[in-house]
Amino acid sequence: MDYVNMESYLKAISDHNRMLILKYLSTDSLCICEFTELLDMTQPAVSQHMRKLKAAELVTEEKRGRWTIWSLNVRHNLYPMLIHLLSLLPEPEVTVKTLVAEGKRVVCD
Amino acid sequence: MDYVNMESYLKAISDHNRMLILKYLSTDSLCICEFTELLDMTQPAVSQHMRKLKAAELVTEEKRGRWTIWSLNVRHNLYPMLIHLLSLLPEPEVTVKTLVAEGKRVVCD
DNA sequence: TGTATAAATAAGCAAACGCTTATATAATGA
DNA sequence: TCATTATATAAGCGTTTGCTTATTTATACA
Repeated sequence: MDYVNMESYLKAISDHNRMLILKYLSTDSLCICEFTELLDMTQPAVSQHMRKLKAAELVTEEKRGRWTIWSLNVRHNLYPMLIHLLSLLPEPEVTVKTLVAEGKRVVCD
Repeated sequence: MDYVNMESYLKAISDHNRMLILKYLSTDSLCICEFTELLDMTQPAVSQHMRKLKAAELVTEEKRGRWTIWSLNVRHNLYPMLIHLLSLLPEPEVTVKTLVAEGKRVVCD
């Protein structure tokens, strides 16, 4: 890995909202509309964060009906380090369980 | 470590010139004027990078006569991870050995 | 069909970034 | 004391970032 690649990778994770997104993705696969609830953020803002994470190959996406399901890219070289970093961060107050309790968890099959 | 701290830390290392600085520091303690040679960068530019690294507690400084000697902060929680990251990066073309060969290595005692 | 929902994209804007040049501060040594 | 050297700081400038609102694209379903 060269300096430019490393810079792109680190820049992609150097944002507290994107770290939150990655923290959520470390336990669940989620879609944009769920993140807007979890992060209390507008849909375009979330969408643009996902685009950055995708560009750095940190996440993968899968179309499912009208939803796009996002997951961590477990194949990335730095995936183990990322998991370690995320483990140092506290659990967010709003959790996926909150979504389920509010009936906002997306179920697509 | 909370999300804000982690963001500051990662932002501090998310720059290819600062990664180069850290790479150099992983094997030698150096002063600003040596970095201007190693990175082919102006003195204020280097000085401002060191200020950012210091603010994130990645480096420590020690005054020695008219020089300020900079070192990696080996006491930082994420120091082992930093060393691992730096180990993934290639050795720079211009090395401290080059400085020595050109008689530009600073010796202060 | 037509309407609702999910997501992407575009344009605009304030703030932060990385650099520049100019200047200030501080220590050295003739 | 005065010139030199090392570093820090200040102001300015073009680019990037993270958001906003508005719009577009695409899928689902009554």
